[in-house]
Amino acid sequence: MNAFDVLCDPVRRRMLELISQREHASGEIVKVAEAEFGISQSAVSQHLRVLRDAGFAKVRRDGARRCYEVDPSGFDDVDNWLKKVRKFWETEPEALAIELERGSGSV
Amino acid sequence: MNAFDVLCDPVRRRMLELISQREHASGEIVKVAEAEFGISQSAVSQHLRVLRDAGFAKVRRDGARRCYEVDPSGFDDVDNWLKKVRKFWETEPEALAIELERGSGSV
DNA sequence: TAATCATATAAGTTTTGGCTAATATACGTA
DNA sequence: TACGTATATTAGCCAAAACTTATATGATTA
Repeated sequence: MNAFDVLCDPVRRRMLELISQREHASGEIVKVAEAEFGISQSAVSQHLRVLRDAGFAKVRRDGARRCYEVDPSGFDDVDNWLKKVRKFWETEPEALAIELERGSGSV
Repeated sequence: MNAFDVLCDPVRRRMLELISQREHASGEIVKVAEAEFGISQSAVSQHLRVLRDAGFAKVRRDGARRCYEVDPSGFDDVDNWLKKVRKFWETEPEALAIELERGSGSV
């Protein structure tokens, strides 16, 4: 699943909000997701796996618990894409010409 | 459909890449999408509608043609959300404390 | 006006992703 | 070791969204 697909889901975005503030144990996230979205522990665990696999979250074992924190690297693809499409409308014409000259243009 | 859902789809992202460079007529986009994704004119038109409805694209009539260009406002929600989650891990602790003090924190 | 081109819309089908329920795994404790 | 707690995985179901085919709308041209 690519970076954009990951961010599509409102539950996953909420989870990222949580773990971006501080480390959260899986169980803590389950409580929030259950309260706010009415979904099960299983659903949360599956979402956490998606976040891990796509490089948006790192896990640390703490006994029986798993503590999640944000892994910024997951955002790289999103950042790069946004930067790419923005280059063409948010850059001064001359600067854009130079960018393209240097071969960093996407077309 | 919210901003993240819009960017989920690879066809729509490709379309945004195209119209971010310069205005494109619907027909031009159809040709690219057909070549790169093997989808029909109808599918493209439906994607264009999504982009319009979500504020990612503006249309201009040119006779029988419709010319599309990027509408940056569609990106606002994405930008704001990214900024929000980033605040917590990319800000100096003191600066973050001040931010929260000012009531701009998300929790 | 008829025919054609460019694009949009509608209806119906297929695919994908997210969910639940059930089960497995791993740790902690009596 | 046995049991309870915390989390992950599997299988199968369902809904949303993306697609195709067919059709409608509007502009251009003969």
